[in-house]
Amino acid sequence: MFEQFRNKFPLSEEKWNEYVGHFNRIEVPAKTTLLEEGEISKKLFIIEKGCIRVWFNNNGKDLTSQFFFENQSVASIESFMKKFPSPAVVETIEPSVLWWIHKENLDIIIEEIKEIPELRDRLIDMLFQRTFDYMKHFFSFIKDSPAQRYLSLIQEKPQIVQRVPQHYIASYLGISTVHLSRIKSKLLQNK
Amino acid sequence: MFEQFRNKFPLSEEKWNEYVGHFNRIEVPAKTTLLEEGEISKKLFIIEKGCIRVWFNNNGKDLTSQFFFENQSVASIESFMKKFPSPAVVETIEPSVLWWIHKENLDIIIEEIKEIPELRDRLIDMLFQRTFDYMKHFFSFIKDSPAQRYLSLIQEKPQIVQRVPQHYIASYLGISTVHLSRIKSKLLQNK
DNA sequence: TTCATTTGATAACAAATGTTATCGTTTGTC
DNA sequence: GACAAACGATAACATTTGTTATCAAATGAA
Repeated sequence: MFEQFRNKFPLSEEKWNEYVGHFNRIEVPAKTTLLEEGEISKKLFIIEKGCIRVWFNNNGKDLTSQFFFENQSVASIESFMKKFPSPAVVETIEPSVLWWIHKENLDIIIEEIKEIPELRDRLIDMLFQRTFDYMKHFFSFIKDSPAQRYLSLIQEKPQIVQRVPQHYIASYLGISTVHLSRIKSKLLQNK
Repeated sequence: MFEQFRNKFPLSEEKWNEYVGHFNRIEVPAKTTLLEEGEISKKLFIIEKGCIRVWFNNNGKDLTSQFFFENQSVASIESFMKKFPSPAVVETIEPSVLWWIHKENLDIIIEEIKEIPELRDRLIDMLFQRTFDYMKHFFSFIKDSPAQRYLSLIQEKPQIVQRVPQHYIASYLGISTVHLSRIKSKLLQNK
């Protein structure tokens, strides 16, 4: 699982092995809750196989914030970073193989990494990138119609459309399942 | 202008003066364009007095992204960081007094600051905070009605409601000016 | 296989929001 | 002060989107 990342980190063999040694492998069925609403997030997950959804309970209604697939890392980021009770639920969509690391161990790794200029700058770039991604997603909500957002999703994140049940996609796009159905049928007509 | 920030930065008197010396003061009338669409952002502004709006031209329609007031720093962040042509326009709303610094000078300052652990961590925290703010703004678009978003705006950013013309607020909330008018009149009725 | 559950499509109707047009008020400029 | 431009409210109508209900197809568990 971790070999593919090995050459991306200028670390000694010992450090690398120490860091990797903090990860634990688990296999879980579909619809497994990895983090409950109100819980304080203490684990960061990396997906070896499968698919995870992060969502919010908004007055009983599903509000999907993000989907994650193979090789991505997942946490309820605000809860994980600041030890808040998580407003988000993290759960698997498909049966999944995951690796997790405890926050305490990751914090130590991050502190150490910050002293390596190359990795420190990478961390900062990552944070910038994340902000840009959010900005982009955010603006598509203001400027694009739901139909346009759905088309962008097909273009830019085909994995989501292919692997995720449609009602989760509707909740991700911020529209009702009925409306998403209408959009799809209209797209078919215009072909 | 800068004295108020002096004690927040553990810098020698020389460094401090060197950094502050890179800033230039200007006074501009209302509706001055500070950065045009398509231009590459090379200046970061700090507002001494006045109010700035960052907006996008979406097929001829105003899409306001953010408002800035006294003591805040402003740039078309993605253009400034990555030297892209800016999709955003930066312009004053009120007559303003501004300080600007050239990107080349700021880059040097940031590189130097990264070597000071305290300031480096502050930079990283800032980036996290910015991401959280975007997440929050983003979710309010999915989960709240325009009326609720307007009420939150009054609560959380009263400055905007007080100082900014209403059609810019509508464009910031992602609704038509007519709809914002309706929301306001409905709120008055229910009092 | 069989049955229950999940998923997705569709119709009918209701509510929210946008568009266009008009008018009065405020603001800024000369 | 006088005029033009900007701003904001409102009405009438069109469009988009949500809600509820129903049904069919796909999926999963026994």
